[in-house]
Amino acid sequence: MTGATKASSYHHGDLRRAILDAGEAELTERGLASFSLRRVAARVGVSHTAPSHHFGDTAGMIAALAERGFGRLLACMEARQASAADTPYDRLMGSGMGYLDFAFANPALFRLVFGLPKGPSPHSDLHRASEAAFMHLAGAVADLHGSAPLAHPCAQEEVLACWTRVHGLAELALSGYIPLRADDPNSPEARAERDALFRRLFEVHLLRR
Amino acid sequence: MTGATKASSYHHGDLRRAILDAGEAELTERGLASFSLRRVAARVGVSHTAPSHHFGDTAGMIAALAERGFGRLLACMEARQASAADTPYDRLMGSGMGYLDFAFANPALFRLVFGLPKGPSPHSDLHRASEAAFMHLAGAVADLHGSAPLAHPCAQEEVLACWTRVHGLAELALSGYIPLRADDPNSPEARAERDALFRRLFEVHLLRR
DNA sequence: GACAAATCTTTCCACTGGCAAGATTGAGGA
DNA sequence: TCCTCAATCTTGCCAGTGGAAAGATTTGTC
Repeated sequence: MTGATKASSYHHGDLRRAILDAGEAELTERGLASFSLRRVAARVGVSHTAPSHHFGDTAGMIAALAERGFGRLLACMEARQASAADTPYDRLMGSGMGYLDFAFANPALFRLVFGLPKGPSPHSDLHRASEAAFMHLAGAVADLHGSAPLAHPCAQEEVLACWTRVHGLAELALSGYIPLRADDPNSPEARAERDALFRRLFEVHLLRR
Repeated sequence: MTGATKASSYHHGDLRRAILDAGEAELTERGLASFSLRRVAARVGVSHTAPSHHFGDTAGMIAALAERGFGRLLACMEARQASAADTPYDRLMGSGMGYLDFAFANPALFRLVFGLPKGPSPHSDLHRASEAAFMHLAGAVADLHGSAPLAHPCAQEEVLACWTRVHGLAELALSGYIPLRADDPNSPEARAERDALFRRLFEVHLLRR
């Protein structure tokens, strides 16, 4: 329980956050396919229509979870970048490895985040959250060139190249199409294994003949 | 109606195929999130429990759709490869562009196909269908080296590099995170646009500094 | 202290997937 | 030809799900 706890049944105090926590936990335990608003509500101990006041409908709650997910993704990238060797390239690799950390830490949330359409409205919270993650990558690429994010020519496409590579690896690995030996995907061994694979795949350069 | 049509309500004749067709159509029209077995059955004109005899439960039907999807994916890659310029590299690019064709032709089916875990059972139809698609890519990469598929050293990882790149591009583009101008994703303009982007992104090589 | 707004509950409804039991049809054998 | 049996499909039922509507409770504001 957080600070603003209430003993009474009405006016939970921080229901929005509690529901999102519960939703994330349900997502981890049961997956997106069998996601149920009622179970989330029951988990928190409120009626099954309580979430609707905060999120509108199910789609609204999913969007809120996605926004949170983007925040977690960004945090994972920043954390891993911070502990990387102090060269621009290693920091970029660090961001990519943080991306993978996020994907493997909560696969269902990862899929939910990128399963949602970005949407046309550029002012939504989801839009801003995704933009923040993109700008993190753009910054890492810009450091390679020693310029400001997206200032260098071709920078935009280089960012997209990085993003698509790490994203494709994450997706295919989560589905089981990438051979990884380690059992527990959150173990240090598993992390080291996929980090190394990411580094190698990232650099593969097939030449025209 | 196919050849084995029956007028009587019982013993449809080719119900399995009809249900899969209807399922695919429903997927295209309403998406995976609001996929309903009952609507699929109603679309074919049978009772809502008729599919269960052919697919077991919903998961079984989803798996059957995924298997079909892998077949379509392979067909798209082969079609595009066949019409590519006659060099190994262009044929490889052609396969990638066929991959994108499939993703944009039926996004929901694409997501369904790769949303399912590959699973441990190596004898399932789904497993074999995915393996066929993988081997197509492996063949295209092997042609670059002039060797048999996966015979060349590092070939496996080169195949994975190709796969993750095209897959990441497809996923992110479907979610709207890749800027593409064309409106109709199946128009020739849209295809040309993403083909060119794919070629460029595929070749990006960020150097260590 | 009264009133309005925000928050949560109760009740109801349409829809969904799966189970069990029954109806219909086609195939193979006497 | 008729009978039996397995395969195929239907009907009826049930628990679970999301959302709408209306009501109950609490908080904030004047």
